[in-house]
Amino acid sequence: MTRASSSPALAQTDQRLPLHARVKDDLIRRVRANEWGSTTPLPPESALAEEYGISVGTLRRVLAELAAEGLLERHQGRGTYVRRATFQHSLFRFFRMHGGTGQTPGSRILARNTQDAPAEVAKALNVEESSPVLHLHRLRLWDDTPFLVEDIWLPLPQFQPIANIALDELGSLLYPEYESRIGLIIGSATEELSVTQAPGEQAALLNCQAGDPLVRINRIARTHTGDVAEYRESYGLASSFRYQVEIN
Amino acid sequence: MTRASSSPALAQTDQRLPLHARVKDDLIRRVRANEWGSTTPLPPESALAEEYGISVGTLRRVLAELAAEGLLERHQGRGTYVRRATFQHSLFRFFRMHGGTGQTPGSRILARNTQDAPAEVAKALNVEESSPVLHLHRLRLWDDTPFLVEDIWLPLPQFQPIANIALDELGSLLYPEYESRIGLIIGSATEELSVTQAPGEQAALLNCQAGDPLVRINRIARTHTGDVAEYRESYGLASSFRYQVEIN
DNA sequence: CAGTGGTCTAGACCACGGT
DNA sequence: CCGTGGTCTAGACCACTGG
Repeated sequence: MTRASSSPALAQTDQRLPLHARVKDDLIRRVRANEWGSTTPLPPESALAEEYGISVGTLRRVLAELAAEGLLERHQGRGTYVRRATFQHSLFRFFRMHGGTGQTPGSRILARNTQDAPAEVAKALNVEESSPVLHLHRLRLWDDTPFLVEDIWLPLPQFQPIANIALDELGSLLYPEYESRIGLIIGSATEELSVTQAPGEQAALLNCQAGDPLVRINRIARTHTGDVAEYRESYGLASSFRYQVEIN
Repeated sequence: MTRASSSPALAQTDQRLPLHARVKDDLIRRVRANEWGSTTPLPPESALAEEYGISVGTLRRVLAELAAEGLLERHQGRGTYVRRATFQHSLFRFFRMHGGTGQTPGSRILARNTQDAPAEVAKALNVEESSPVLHLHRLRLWDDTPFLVEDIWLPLPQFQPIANIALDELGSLLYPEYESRIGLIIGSATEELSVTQAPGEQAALLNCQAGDPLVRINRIARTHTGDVAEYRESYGLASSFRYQVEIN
């Protein structure tokens, strides 16, 4: 049996690429387009292979790669599922809290207002300068001790629901709120670390001297489709900063 | 043809593990044992598959995994090679030099002496406290401007050749020197970042004020077999520190 | 040109999860 | 028990490298 043309699903991919690469690109596209939620499994290998008109072995190779890259989760006997990002604890990769048996991370929103996006924020959010954005000023606590000051900017009107609800209804983690109230799922983020000196306001909040060194983390968070959804600047005490890297 | 027992090479591996895992473990062992240098290729797929008594497809899967993990390099038409770590530029991942078109990284050794290992160094190098170690004090330059102060400790007598040669014979990169003069190849490293304040000596060398914030990088470098070969503390100006992370 | 790794197929059998 | 993914095989053909 000769296969005159490839599967319709692959029509838009670069014909010069090997089959497995084209199938991989298309599967990534479909995952990003939310074709399968994180609770419904992808079709079984045999069905997907037939759909693409390729052998099961080739399809398996693609799924294995996507699982290795963290986009999918595979479970023998259960199926293949889209994996949701879980970087709730990313800040705790950077800051080591000393002691504290009752480890209770907390969050207190100090201010919430609407602003015209400053140049830096507009650039990060990829919106027009001076377009309206929602600004949150937040303190994060460890065992009731403040260890991080955050400024968060969100594009409007997309995030209007976050601007409207009562402050005490917002949980201590924001990303689940985005998901439940706006249906927006954060899929990836880029963080840039640098060292600055504490201005007076931050120093007061963090219980340190003005001019003490702080670690600044600038985070640009994106949806699965790559659209920027949030820009965040976090400041923490440099003295509690500790980060480990493996090099190979 | 029935295969009553597995290949002799796999005798020592856990029989309950799948074939591909056992072959992988054995290949890692052989690479670590330096069975192939970085210039001679591994045997071709067909030969290795026959040696292990497995099919080419299974062997290919193992080699692909090892290549993805960075242990091997594969080149169509040329062969499969052991990959040498190349983290010469790791420090430049952390520090962004401003300007400077004539980009000339340099190195000046300020001191070389033999010490009894201090507690911290002994612990990092995994040797007895107060056992003899070689200590190097070094300044690293960018466009003739110092940007990094380093203290390096090496276990003796293993590194005696580095202690004996003339200082001006040491190149600006140390790892190639270890390889050519001692036959020791650095395979991986762990780095830990933290922020400190500049003591007077470092401040003078880096052209800053005592008490200015510095980024400290503690590196423990290992051979392919996992033995600690070097402990290094590097200090750089926090103002030129910048590091980017992707989260998924 | 010979030899290498890269792609792709078609199938057998096993191990696990849930009904 | 059925359906899922996991393991493993045997082989055809292609694409690249080097002499």
